[in-house]
Amino acid sequence: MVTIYEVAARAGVSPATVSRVLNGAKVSAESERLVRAAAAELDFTPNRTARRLRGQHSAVIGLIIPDIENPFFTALARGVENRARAAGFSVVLCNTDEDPDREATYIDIALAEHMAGVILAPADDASDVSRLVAHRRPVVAVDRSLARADVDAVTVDNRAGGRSAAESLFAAGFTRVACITGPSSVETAQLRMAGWRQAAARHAGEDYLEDLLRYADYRVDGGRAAMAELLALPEPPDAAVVANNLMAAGALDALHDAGLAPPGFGLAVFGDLPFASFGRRGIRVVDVPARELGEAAATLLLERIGGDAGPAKTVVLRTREQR
Amino acid sequence: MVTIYEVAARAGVSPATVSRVLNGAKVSAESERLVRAAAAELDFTPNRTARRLRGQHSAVIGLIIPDIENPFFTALARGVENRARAAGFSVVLCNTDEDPDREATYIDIALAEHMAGVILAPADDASDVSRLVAHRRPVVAVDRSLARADVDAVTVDNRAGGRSAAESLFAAGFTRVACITGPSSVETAQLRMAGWRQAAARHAGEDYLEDLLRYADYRVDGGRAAMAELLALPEPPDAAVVANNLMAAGALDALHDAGLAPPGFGLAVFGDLPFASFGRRGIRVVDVPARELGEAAATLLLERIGGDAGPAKTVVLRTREQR
DNA sequence: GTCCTTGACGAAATCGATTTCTTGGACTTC
DNA sequence: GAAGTCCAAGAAATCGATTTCGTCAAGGAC
Repeated sequence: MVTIYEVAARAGVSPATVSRVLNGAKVSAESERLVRAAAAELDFTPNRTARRLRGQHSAVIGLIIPDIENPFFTALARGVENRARAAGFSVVLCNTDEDPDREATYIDIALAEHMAGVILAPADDASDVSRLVAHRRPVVAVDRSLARADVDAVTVDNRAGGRSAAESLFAAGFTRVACITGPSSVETAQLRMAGWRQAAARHAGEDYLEDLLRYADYRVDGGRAAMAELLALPEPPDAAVVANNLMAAGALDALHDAGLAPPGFGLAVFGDLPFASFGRRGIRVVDVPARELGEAAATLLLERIGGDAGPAKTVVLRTREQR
Repeated sequence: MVTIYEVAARAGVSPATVSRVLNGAKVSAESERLVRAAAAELDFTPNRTARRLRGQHSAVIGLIIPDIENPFFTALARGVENRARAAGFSVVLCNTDEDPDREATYIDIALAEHMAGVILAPADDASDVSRLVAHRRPVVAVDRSLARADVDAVTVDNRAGGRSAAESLFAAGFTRVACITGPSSVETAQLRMAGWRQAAARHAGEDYLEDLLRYADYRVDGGRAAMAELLALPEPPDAAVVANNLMAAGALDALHDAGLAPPGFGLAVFGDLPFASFGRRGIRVVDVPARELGEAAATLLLERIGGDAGPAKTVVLRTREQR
């Protein structure tokens, strides 16, 4: 690697002057010319490691997500990256596989790498960001919020989304609207279910609620199994709210096996089914604005990195129902 | 941040001794005890930036991909990450959006960040890795190979995959098998098409080939448009080989609009349609082993990082046809 | 002509961990 | 008891960029 000293030697100036040229401080036109020529000839790229060590700041933000193969999180990552890039930051994407240990490891790495900040889609409510907070490293929780109150968060209005999904199915004439939600330990799963419960209680009374509620795991197989169970009931549902995209893919599978499909069987889903546009007809999609979520989180984080020390905020984005 | 000096002061030893304890060099049991106690009390984490500057090595590998929202690349990323993690490396994921400028920027960053190596899924054949090679930084091309011969690559046997996809459609009794492939500037698109062409020429003669071949852009809309065009022909195809998953989603859409669907219309696709299991019935999938591709690339890269200086190799994985 | 300001720029300190060199004490060996 | 060996551990150099501080010269004011 070419260093600043070699450039300085070649240009016949001191390393300090080279640094000044690189960072836009005042130098004579002649020095600048010499330095730029030398740098170009030697193909010099400043060593970011040295720069970071000296400057204590890193221009890297960490994005920790539970599942890189879930399109929701990749869309979110896209949003974060767009904003970060525009501000001159790079993004390090870390995939935890919903494993709290891996999450903890990545948080430690973020700390030790002196990343400028971290955006975390928590694996579960108990995610421990105390070390980041203790070291004053900016953190933003996204999608799910954290138990502690002193951390910024960006979420969507899951309860309202769940409610409107269920409402629209009732409005379309369905009478037994089931719910397949995520793990009970996960906030979004609880809230989406709560929205459904509210609408269902209003339209159909409290009595059938427990029968038609299933907790699954936010994955394809879980959705398939839950739907199969529901269809095997003595009084099966005629519609369902499904709390994420992966489970919906599984649920559609199970419906298909039973000779059913939307729009005959009502289906409302949280989040888009990206590569299934052909099979999506007749499905009501609650649009979770993943990319916007990422953008909002990045914006918030960049403000904090910029020095904003105001009290923690939570930004809640609205869901929107498509078709 | 707590530094090694503070730990040393607290333990009553020199920083050198603290470093020795951390890195497993010889120290007396007593010193070790003191240092560990001090480090624990102060919640000390060694500064990776300083460590990297001194050691010149980074334990970070860069993974540059053209589209983070394509499940093929996320699966590949998963494979890379698994291997890298097992070897103690972290992975920085960079998304270029198929833009050669962004790719070049990320390559520069990889260089300046002193990453241990780079795995690149090239945006196109002209991707310029010369700076990496010039600086002896290990590079592995994945999915698509590069024009230059001195860079390791991991690819799949695209031609064989294309051929067997087409063969299996002919074997199933289809007679007019079309092909929707990617941009003509992209190697994989050319090879997959070439495989189809070979099979088609054998089964149906050369004459209809040009009619039934469409170049698109490897994206959903391109696939939809290409299929719509094919269906509007005076003599439309009764089956098609589609060169990637995204275009297949679009093609299925177009088929649906025309009242067609597999298995009545034969469809063979390169790569899985991850969230469309329900709609995938009757489709022949050429399984592109994305995760294995990532694992192989990471393995190769780690060998190079480990010092393997043998001549460049290309690893070709076989595709497999599912159902 | 002298004093003061201004500005460019070099020397050297700095960031935090690693590593080489050196030192000094304990232990052998004859 | 003197000389030699071994080893733990401290002092200081090192990685490469940034930044403070100080110097020197040119230009302006009176």
